[in-house]
Amino acid sequence: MRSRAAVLAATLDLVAERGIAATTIESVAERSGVAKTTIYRQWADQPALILDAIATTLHEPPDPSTGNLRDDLVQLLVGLARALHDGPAAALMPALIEAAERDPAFAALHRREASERHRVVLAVIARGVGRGELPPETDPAEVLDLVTGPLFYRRWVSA
Amino acid sequence: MRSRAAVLAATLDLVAERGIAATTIESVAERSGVAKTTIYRQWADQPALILDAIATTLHEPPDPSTGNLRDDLVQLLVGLARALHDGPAAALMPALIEAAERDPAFAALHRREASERHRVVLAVIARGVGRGELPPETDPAEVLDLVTGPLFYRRWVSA
DNA sequence: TCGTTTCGCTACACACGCGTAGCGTAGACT
DNA sequence: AGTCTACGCTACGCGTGTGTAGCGAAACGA
Repeated sequence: MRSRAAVLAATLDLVAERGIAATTIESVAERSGVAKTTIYRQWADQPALILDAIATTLHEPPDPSTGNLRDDLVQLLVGLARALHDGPAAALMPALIEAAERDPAFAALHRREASERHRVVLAVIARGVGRGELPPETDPAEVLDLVTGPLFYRRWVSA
Repeated sequence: MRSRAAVLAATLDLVAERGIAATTIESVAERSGVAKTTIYRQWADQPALILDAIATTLHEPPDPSTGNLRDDLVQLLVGLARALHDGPAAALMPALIEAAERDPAFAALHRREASERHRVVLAVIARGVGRGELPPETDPAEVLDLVTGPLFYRRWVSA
């Protein structure tokens, strides 16, 4: 298990650099300096390794809790905008979305990771509704799409 | 050149089904019923074929021109929402975005296709500004991100 | 210290896709 | 009729990745 961290790090590197399909176990072995046979001892195949690597990387954002909906959202969205350009998510996200479109295992991971990231945002919005900063009939999930969608769109479509 | 249409159709099929990387020239030959050598006679390599196939498929949406900004936008966005679920763009878009992240040729195609699709939307918004339906200092590109972003986000991230 | 686990390395058979060469044939054009 | 172009087909050599077996060495834990 000493090799685990090195392998996962190399895997993320390569996925970000070349995409999921081109991240072969052989290339991970070379990049990580870990023998190919050692990798096969810990992971069944390429998808298993990549799923593991991605799952170990994406984290939930911290809850701002400024006491004010607008400030909470600004803080969350600025953090998100930064992550979309610098963080590991920057290169991982489109690869994960693309894989999720075709492989059920990646789809499940994608949903799980997304709902984790959404938890904080939804809580922030719900608090805002509770404080009367938004109408009581507001659906937090709709607000979430409205505020985060444009950031994604600008990052990956309109430039 | 009689084979061209069959090859391009099979290519789009396979890209939508398995992704860009897995769409080999050999699989296109099998799916299309066109000999592998014939494909190599018309396209230099796999990227060239896929770029050609994608470029031949994505079209500009029609300009609604209802005379009213809100109705124009609703019509455009309903059309977009439909295209994101049924049309060929549904499976093509994430593959194209992912490829654009790494391959400059795909990035150029992505930008070109996006700006074509945006042209109509930007015109609609600019007309709205001209009619005083939006403040004169409005940036149409910002409005575009705000209205289309959530659709993309809902399609590929939240549910 | 001694045993157990983890790892590295070589070697291998296998499958797949690439890209090309060479030859033959059907259809279109004149 | 003859010519020319587009196409099909077989057969390659080559590279690369898969996944496994077998053996030895190094690091770890009690």
